[in-house]
Amino acid sequence: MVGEMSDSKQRIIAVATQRFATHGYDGTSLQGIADEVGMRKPSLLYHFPSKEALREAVLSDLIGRWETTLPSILARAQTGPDRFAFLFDEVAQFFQEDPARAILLLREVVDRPVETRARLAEAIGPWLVLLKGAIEEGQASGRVRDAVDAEANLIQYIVSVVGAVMGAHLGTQVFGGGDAPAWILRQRAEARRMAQESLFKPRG
Amino acid sequence: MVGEMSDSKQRIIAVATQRFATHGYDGTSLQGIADEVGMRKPSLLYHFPSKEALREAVLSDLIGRWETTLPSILARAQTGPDRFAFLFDEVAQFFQEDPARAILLLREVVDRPVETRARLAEAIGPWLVLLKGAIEEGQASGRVRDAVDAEANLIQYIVSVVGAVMGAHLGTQVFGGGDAPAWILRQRAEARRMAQESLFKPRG
DNA sequence: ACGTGTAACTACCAAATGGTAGGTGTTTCC
DNA sequence: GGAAACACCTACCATTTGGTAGTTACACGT
Repeated sequence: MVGEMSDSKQRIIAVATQRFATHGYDGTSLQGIADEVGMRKPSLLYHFPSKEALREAVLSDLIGRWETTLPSILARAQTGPDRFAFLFDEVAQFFQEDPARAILLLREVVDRPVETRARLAEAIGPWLVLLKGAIEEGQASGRVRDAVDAEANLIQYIVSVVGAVMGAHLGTQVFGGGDAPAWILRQRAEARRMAQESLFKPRG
Repeated sequence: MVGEMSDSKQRIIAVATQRFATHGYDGTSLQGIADEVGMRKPSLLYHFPSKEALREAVLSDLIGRWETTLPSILARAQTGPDRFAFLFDEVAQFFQEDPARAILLLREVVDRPVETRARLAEAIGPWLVLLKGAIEEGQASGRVRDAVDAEANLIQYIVSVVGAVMGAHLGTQVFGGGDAPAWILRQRAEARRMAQESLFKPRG
């Protein structure tokens, strides 16, 4: 996915990722992408035989990046204190360092629910099952609240993290006080606090 | 908004709302809407002079419904126990009774961030400011945790409620066990639990 | 009986879109 | 040196799109 790829192919994917994120698949024209990359439309179609193929490539690229990032996060989260906060922040960081990732993902889910869910399930399913086990383990050992619905809880994290990017935009408008990046940080911090406080039993 | 409107106009808006939600603005053709309504394209353009005008009407209709629903919710939430849970559920209910509302809103925010945020701020801003006051009051009286970032917290609710619809879809795929509507309920319940537990101090 | 406004229609159009056919220059390998 | 293979190009095409022009059918108040 991230491996061997011609320079042109990579630049096309980079441009397409941004444009798909900001204008959506249907709202993006191959002409526009080609222009920004600096080539003619047919040249673009030489690299990706159809628009649909390009969408595929863009999504693959995103999922590929995720799948290389995740193991590293998980490995580093194995040890040390504050493992929960670390995990939460690292995952949030992935989307924060390029907000287009969150928006693109969101768009894919609403545009093609069935197809995308299947792919997403494949990419994040194992990770979620793992974490589900960790939560249930925590419940058994008494550190985690019994009322926690592990599965729904995990899905809610994803919603929080992805939604924080959009929520931040909303915050700037409604409340003012700071630009979007600053708000993303606040959103993230509050989301993490909410997750943490609602997951663990109060320390006695 | 919800007021006087010819039958045709209302049917067009209803159809357009669903199609904009499922396929997005750019992915929806006037032809398709006209077909489903049962009229020719130019007849549709007689009622709404342009596609952009139709989008406006659809969004106005949605916001209008929200603005008639909200006061009723707020009035009923003034009294009684479990005011927090009531408020949360009622707002969630608004989106749950027609999931297209949540998706449409989401799409508008990502498609036209600047324009939509301004409108949204107008529609929900006063409500958020009100609730912000309630949270800060709770902090002053010691019922609400001091660590709560009132503003970010409120935005996070919106993200949770709107995102629950999508999260539910994700849940069915990753974990199975129940259809989408059932999952929406679980998502909602867990989101509410998380919100509640992270907002209030533990009762001593 | 007659004009007026409404709500629909047929016929049409310019522009843009995704995609194809086929040619051109350059690099690479035998 | 010649032939692939590659990466790009020009020219073109069918289809779809949002939108316009002008017409018809009908209800209604005078």
